[in-house]
Amino acid sequence: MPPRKGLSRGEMEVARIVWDLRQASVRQVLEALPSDRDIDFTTVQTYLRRLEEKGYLNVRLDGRTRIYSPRVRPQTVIRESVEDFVDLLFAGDAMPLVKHLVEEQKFSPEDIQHLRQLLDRLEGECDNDT
Amino acid sequence: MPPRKGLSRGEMEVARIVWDLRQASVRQVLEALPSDRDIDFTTVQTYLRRLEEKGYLNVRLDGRTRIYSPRVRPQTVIRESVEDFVDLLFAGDAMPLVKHLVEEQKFSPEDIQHLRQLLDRLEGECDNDT
DNA sequence: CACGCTCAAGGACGTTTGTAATTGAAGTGG
DNA sequence: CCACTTCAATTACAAACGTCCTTGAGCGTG
Repeated sequence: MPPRKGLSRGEMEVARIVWDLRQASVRQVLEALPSDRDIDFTTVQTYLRRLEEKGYLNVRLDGRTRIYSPRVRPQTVIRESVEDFVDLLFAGDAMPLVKHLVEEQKFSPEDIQHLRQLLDRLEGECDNDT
Repeated sequence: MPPRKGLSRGEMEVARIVWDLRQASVRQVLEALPSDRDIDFTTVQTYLRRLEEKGYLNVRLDGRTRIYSPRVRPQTVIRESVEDFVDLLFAGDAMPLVKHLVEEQKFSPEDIQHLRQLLDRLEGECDNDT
């Protein structure tokens, strides 16, 4: 049912960089990767090519250089990935994941406050829904 | 740095069942799979074998049947998987994921209340920490 | 212009994953 | 006890992944 094939780990890694840069050549992506990420130019090339094949990126030519740009919004990819992940690990029920995150990750008091506000807002919307 | 190899999608699927059943033969896992999950007996067999090879499951013989049981606690695997996922999609920052989940998933008012209590509890612990 | 040098494109290769066909042992009815 | 069925173990294999090697085009310099 998902319209696109899923992204592998490496593909996601470079896709995130293209999202950040809004558009990028192979070399630009390579340079944007964390310096401790020791990876070959051609490996990045392959990821970009596959991302384009899978429909996640657009490509245009600038001289003899391919410039890649997003074709699917990150929001969409993130939504699909999260859904997938929740299905896989928690049988589709997101609550345990939220609880896990809130319990395990040490959020700052500011974050917690932020979350509380988010919950308030949500509850308000619920009222309006019904 | 992770002591174990990661689990693939299919492996996770059957691992979750073994966790539920606490111990299971190939056939028991097969039967515990959702009925719409059309998968061969031998495929399940392969997943279980690989899980054992990777150190996630123990195995003992009951007659000529292999009985698999957890070797690593689900809690541990879940923690590792979530961490992995957050790294991959959100550069290690869990907040965006929590926000995404709270915003996208339609939680019931009860769930929201529940979460609020969880936040309260956490804040209390923070105070004690410092 | 010829010789390297840089860099992009495409092909290549070993491993992992998803899935099943094949082989082989145990039980069962005539 | 032999043909048949049943079910588990092993082997197999194509697709996806992570990674890089190879080839070839453009460019600078003696």
